[in-house]
Amino acid sequence: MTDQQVPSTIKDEALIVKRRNQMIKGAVTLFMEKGFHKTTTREIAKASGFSIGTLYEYIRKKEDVLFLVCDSIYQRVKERMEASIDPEQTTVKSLIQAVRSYFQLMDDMQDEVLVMYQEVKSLSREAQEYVLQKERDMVAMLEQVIINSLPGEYAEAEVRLMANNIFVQGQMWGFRRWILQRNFTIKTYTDTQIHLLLRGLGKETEGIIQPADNAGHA
Amino acid sequence: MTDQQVPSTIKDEALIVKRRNQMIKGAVTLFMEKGFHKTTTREIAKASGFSIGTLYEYIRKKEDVLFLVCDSIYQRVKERMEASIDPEQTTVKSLIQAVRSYFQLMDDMQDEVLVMYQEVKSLSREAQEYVLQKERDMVAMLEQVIINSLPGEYAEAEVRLMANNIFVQGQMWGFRRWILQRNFTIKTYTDTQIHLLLRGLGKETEGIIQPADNAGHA
DNA sequence: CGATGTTGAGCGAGCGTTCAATCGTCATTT
DNA sequence: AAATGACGATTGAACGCTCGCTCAACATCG
Repeated sequence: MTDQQVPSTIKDEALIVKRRNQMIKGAVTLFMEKGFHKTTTREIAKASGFSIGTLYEYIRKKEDVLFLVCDSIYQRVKERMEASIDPEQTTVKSLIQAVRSYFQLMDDMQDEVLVMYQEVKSLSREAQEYVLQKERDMVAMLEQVIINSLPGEYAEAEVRLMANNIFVQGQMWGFRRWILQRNFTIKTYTDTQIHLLLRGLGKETEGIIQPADNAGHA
Repeated sequence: MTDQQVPSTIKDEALIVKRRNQMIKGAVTLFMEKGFHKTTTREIAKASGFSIGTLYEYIRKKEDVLFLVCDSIYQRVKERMEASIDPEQTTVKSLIQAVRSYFQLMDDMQDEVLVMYQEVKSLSREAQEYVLQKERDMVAMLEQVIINSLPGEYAEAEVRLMANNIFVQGQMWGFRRWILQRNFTIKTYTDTQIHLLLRGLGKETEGIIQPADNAGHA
């Protein structure tokens, strides 16, 4: 699919895909080093292996590059998640496995995820909405795994929050690397998070915890 | 304290403080609306109530404004945390209370925290280091509360991770508001998080969970 | 009238974007 | 086989504008 979101003057569809992949690859590195705003269109062109003029045959505005980058990253993350997680499994073990492979994924792609995280806000409102939908889908996947693994044990709101927690804890491994990766490897991080997830504090909960079976609107 | 980090040509110390507070107040709003990079120095000056020339009597570079803003926000958050949390308490109840007041704080200051979070990366390496130290301090506070509330029950690594989780869950309320605040109020969010924190999944943990008493380097 | 603080027009660099010129390829004509 | 021309793709010099930053002139006050 040649992102309809970003039209091009070029006719050759295969070429568009090829050139855009060059762009994305070059741009990610640059965005990682200096951020979107401090990166020049000329730099992007050079890193992509063609000239500034050519760049503008494949995009309209600089922001289009950012969109292509974010979209591509989200897409890859989503695909790898779909490939490694089977939401039809129904054991706690499979939940654990899902968390493990998700965390591993976030470790593999931490640079990309970090870039995405820091720059999506520079996208236009619509582009953000478009890209964020993929995020919702991923959280929903985690939700589904939880529901299937622990049927009937948790309120809807709890499950939703758990899914969000896991999702963010994965990203956190990347965007708080400066502190976490001094204390953990991805393996020990994963193990410890799973440990906390399963055990909780498990004591003296009487009277302190509210029912928490709420799902109302704000 | 007149941030030594950002020198000024003005002699009157009290005036510096006053003008900088004007700057910070105006800038936060602008950064929130359009982000640091898309905000003009002229806009900052106008929002602060003085001219572009005056602005540059109180800072050297545009980035100084960002530093002042981030520093001020971190400072306020840290102060409010110190005021509302007593790390000497030794009950689970006091841990809960600490989480409650921290989450409430993050709700009160979500706009500021969001700005900070999205823009710190635009600071210079040193400025980031300086500001991040405050973050470390805050996480350490949470760590201390946990240690005192649950003495001897958790490995060092677990406590550290728990503190980081709570810290991030607080921020998450702000930076994932577009999804969380459709499903929760700050009250239900807090209750549910505490619920999950205390209970865990609490079942079938045998053979799945590793010891997780690790604290090695990456 | 010095000293301190304020002003905003103006400078100049840098950047996003354009487009006339050029290249490469291949079907058509001679 | 060579010449022609049409078409799609590529190039980078050039344009115009924005924006960070300066500074000579001015205001205020003791």
